[in-house]
Amino acid sequence: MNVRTLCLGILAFDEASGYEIKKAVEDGMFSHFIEASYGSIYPALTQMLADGLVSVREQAQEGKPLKKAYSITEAGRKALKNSLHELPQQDKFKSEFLFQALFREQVDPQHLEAVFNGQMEYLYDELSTIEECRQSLEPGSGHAFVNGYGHAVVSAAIQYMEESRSSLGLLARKPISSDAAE
Amino acid sequence: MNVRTLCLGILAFDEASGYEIKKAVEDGMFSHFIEASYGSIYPALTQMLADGLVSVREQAQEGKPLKKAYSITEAGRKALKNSLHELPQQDKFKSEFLFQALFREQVDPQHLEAVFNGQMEYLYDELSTIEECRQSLEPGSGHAFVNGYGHAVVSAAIQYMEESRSSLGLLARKPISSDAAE
DNA sequence: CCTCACATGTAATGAGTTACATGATTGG
DNA sequence: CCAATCATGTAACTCATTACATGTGAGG
Repeated sequence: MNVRTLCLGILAFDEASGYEIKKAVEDGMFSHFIEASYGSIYPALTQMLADGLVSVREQAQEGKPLKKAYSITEAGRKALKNSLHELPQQDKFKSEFLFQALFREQVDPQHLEAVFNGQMEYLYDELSTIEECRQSLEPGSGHAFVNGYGHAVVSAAIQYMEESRSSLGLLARKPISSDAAE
Repeated sequence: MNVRTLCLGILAFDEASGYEIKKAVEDGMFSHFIEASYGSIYPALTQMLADGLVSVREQAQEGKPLKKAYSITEAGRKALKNSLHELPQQDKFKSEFLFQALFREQVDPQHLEAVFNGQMEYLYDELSTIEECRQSLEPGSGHAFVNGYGHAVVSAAIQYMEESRSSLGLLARKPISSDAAE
């Protein structure tokens, strides 16, 4: 999938600026598909505007820079549908974290711990994000499946990692912040 | 992560040719990290040979083309360790399959079904591959964690998808082949 | 006879990232 | 005062993919 298709997909739900698209891909409702940087999003929008797949509404904001709100056009919806039908049929689980885990005996123990904890942090974060998303959702939408799938997979990853912690020679995770004595 | 690091990692376990590396990345023990094509593997090996990170032993095989067995050198092991320490600390779940699922109402129902079944096929395949890998493993190796993690995650994905099948308006999966009545 | 598995490699192309470039406003 | 957030965009660069190029042997 390319950034154009990603942007069209986001715009199919609601109009958005390049900046907003980036945020949605980074953190928000559209963070589960592919990554995209400003350097790819802005050119994609410019190009799609030239191709008539999106239209733009410029909003002057007092005290803020010009904001360009892009909307998808009918041609854009057709292009999106088309792209959707041409996406590869399978998508594979790949993980660079696992690559690092594979060589755990070759890296410094403290680095291994940092990597492990970094991944854990991401997974717990992801889980909260999904929970949040779930609440602002009409039931039955495509987002429900996405979030359910994400929840199932991330939970399983967390569980397996917590179980493996000791066998990897790692300590239990340190308390996140100063928590009162118990 | 780049293809160079991937190749070094594979060679750290055993010597291999470009062809064998490709196979291992496609199907085998190293299929869980990143993808790599011949067009990236061969140049990577050539370059690393020039850089002294690997050495080569040419094997003339009767009736078969020349085979180049690459081995990692001491410099290569250092470079690998170095790369390992520079890899990003978090790796995110991304799925284009989910993107398609998000727009399930915009695509043809038969296409949706094909995509869903295609993904299912991949997941079941993956699970068998992992089971196979598990058997040819010394316990306690890095591979054990990789396979355990993979198993946990893939199983969770399968379970969620099977549960969601009906709510997506899809039929139960058709029997894979002629199976005897039971 | 034809296709698949084995085996190595190159060149054109493409798609994206990173870093650069600019600038206002808000909050600590 | 400094950092972060909002906001848009370009150019150099990197990295990998695709398609091309070549050749043998085995099995159906």
